[in-house]
Amino acid sequence: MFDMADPTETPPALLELTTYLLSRVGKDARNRLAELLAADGLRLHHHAALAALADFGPHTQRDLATRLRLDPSDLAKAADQLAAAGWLDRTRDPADRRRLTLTLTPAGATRLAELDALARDVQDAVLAPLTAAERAVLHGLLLRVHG
Amino acid sequence: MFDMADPTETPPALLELTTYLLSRVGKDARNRLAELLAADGLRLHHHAALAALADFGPHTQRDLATRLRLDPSDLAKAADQLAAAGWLDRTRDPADRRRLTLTLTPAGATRLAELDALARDVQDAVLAPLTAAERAVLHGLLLRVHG
DNA sequence: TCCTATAGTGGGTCCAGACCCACGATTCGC
DNA sequence: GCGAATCGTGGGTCTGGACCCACTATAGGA
Repeated sequence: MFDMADPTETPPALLELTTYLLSRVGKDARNRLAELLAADGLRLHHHAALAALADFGPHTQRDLATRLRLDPSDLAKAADQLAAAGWLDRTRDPADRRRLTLTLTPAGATRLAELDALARDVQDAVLAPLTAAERAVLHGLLLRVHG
Repeated sequence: MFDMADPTETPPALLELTTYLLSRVGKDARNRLAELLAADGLRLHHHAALAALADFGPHTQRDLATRLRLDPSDLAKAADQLAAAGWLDRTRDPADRRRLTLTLTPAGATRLAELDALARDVQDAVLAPLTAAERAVLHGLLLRVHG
């Protein structure tokens, strides 16, 4: 019926779907980075949390959970680990003693830089088939789609 | 420090990562389609299985599992449901009675067309911000990355 | 002051995806 | 023909993600 030479070939009907490619490539990138982070006992949302604190400054746990679209309970657990590792400070807000303010520590900033480098490595590997110009185009399009 | 106007804004450091956008957009597309399929009790690999049978003709269960990068055991379960619904025939290969040959039924082809339409709808929604020309560019780049 | 609402947290549930092992049936190499 | 390999399959496990509830501590309004 077709050229069955390669028995692992993906159905053309799927390859025609941009969303199929999107989810396949995206999942691959995600998995690669997740695996690298797992070696250090970290997950992707740990990286996101550190990045958010670096980019926007200190957050209440509630606020950070909202920003990262995480359940407050789950974020509490993540913050636990990050604080235990010394990447962030968790201080009780004196104005409202229910609140905990999360602040990136210098050590956390250093760690974040390492994680960013890791993410760049994965990105270079995933986008290897593209030229720099093509990567820029891809990035621009994805930004529009994401927005 | 920044414009904190929108407390749900994603950290710029992450938006700069193409792989971050890729996995976020991809997961979104995946979830949307998965949700639609779930209404009919189907999963994404059901769609993939039907598409593979349509594009490449009948397969042994083993071969189909290999092509879809699924565990043979998991594919057996999926084939069960598809056969029960009448979308495919499962016949014992007379030449090797261990093998089961999966063949798309006419009803299955019809169903597949419906699923494809569903996938196109999701794609239109996800890629709404892009023009047709831009979508073509995006598709081409993703094909290169995927290959 | 008392009542209600909110922040954080511990301890769960539920689901999908990926995997894996053991087994019966069958085939194939020798 | 017999032992080794292979196909399908039932019945698991393990992981991550998303979610949810109950509870304590605290704050704030009437």
